[in-house]
Amino acid sequence: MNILEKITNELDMLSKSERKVAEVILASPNTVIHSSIAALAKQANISEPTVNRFCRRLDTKGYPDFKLHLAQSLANGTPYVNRHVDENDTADEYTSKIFESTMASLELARKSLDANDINRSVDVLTQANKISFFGLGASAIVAHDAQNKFFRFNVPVVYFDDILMQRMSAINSRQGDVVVVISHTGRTKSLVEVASLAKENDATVIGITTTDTPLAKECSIVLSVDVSEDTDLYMPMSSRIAQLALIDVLATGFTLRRGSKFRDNLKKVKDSLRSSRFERKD
Amino acid sequence: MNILEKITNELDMLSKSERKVAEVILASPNTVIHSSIAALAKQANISEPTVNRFCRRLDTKGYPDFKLHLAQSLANGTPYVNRHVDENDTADEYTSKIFESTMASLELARKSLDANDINRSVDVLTQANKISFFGLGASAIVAHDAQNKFFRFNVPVVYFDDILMQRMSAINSRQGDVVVVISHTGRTKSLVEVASLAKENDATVIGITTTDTPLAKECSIVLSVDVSEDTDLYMPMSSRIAQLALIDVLATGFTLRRGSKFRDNLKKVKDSLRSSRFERKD
DNA sequence: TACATTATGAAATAAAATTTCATTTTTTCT
DNA sequence: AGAAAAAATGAAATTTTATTTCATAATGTA
Repeated sequence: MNILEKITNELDMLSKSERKVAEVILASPNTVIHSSIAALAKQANISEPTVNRFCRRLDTKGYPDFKLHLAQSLANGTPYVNRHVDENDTADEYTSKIFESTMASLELARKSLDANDINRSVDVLTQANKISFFGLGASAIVAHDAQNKFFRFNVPVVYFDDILMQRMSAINSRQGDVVVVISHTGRTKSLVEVASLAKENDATVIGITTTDTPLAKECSIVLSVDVSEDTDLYMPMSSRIAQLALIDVLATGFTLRRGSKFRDNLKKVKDSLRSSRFERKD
Repeated sequence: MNILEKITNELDMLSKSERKVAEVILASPNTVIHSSIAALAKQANISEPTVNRFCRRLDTKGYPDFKLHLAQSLANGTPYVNRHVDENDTADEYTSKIFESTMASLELARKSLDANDINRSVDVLTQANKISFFGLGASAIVAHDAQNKFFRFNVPVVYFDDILMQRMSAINSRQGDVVVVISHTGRTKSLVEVASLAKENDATVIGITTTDTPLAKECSIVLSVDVSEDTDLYMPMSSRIAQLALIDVLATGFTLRRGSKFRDNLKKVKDSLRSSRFERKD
């Protein structure tokens, strides 16, 4: 439980003066943990009891207890937050911002995922006769990557990033087939149709998408990957990375389910690549 | 610097009474952070000033400051680290492990990147006549994604995940062309050769790879993405995600360099997709 | 043993946090 | 709009907590 997030979340439950306190804290939490209640009150231009009430409202026992929570939140590394790239950022600045935003998104995505749904997905994937991954645009590369991974498991797997091929494949699907449809927005018409077609043909449809979208409604299992996509630069960024991490999770679940003997098989696949590489000297 | 470790280290520099305090703290640090100096003194059967002196000896400003440090040390129990998936992990466990490992890798990768090299890369990319992205296996999807992004910039861009096409393309490259070669290991023979061919033909070769690899040696600019790939399951995981984040960085640098007018153009590309989507109701 | 050094705690002081309560501001209801 | 109720706020008092001071005790040293 990160108290900084909590402050952000409850910002509009707070009174005007309490909000002033919140703002001062959010602006420089690292200063606050070394300030007395009097110093903080002065900084925020409000009285000491207000600070105290603010702390209580956040379910802490008082100001010292609040500082403890704050210190702990800060200790957990820099809390990754979605920081927006600015026109005048140096290379170093925008690099840091993008990496941090990406990490923040992964954290968010992880929270939106439900272990039960993952379990069910792994279930149906391990029992599938055939697995298809569909995506368009940025999600196409996620489908591509999924094929790459599941291919190693020696199961029939295909991926399509072409609307027509997806449609045809969906129409030809049958019971026992698993169709994984990937879309961040969950609103791409043709993909929603493909999901619906596959379902009509009795395939199990797993959706990797945002909660409560038209696509989600068509799926047998929804793996919710909720990230706040930074659309400042009009390019999908964090969404596809969170989706890829989820593919890793599914692939891992798959191998764990199949047992250790199966993992020896994976090693063989990997070893077969060795001759195409330059040897390591160390 | 973890204060619990520090206490352990300095245990024999302490006086008899101070050591009593240390022992109480080490025994149940989680209780101590919620105790007053009086409570702790009583617990250790010594006086309050002794506790205070103990705190100062550990280079803290006093008891409250000491508690702050202690709280932070306790919170730091879960920084993002590469945790290995275990045979008996539940879905929830391996999901968390994979997401956390991914975040840890991103942190590592970010550290290995050099802002200067990124700047130079953005320089040559913005001035390129033609940009090619080459990758194989897991890195192929990174090249694929890069094409997806740079395509929006309305510059000639191609991607190949096929050895022969890569070779042909490299041989036909010329001055002013930029070839981006992506490989985590940096040891894939055919890719190293492609890099070398492109360089011989006066193209600028940017390598997205690990420091000090055969591939790195053939490149005009090396963007080091050092991650400790978890090879337990014999599948590339974090490496490709770190590479994708780097692609985001390059694409962002590109748009920033091109200025605000150019960004309007990106918005148009995005808007053109609208009709293919279901409308949002909210 | 006598002296110096260090360690310790009782009591005094200082600092910090909390509570109480009167005043102000905002909301709700005619 | 205006009165009544409710909520928010801060000044001052109180309480709690931490620190300093200083006298005494313990420990080491010649």
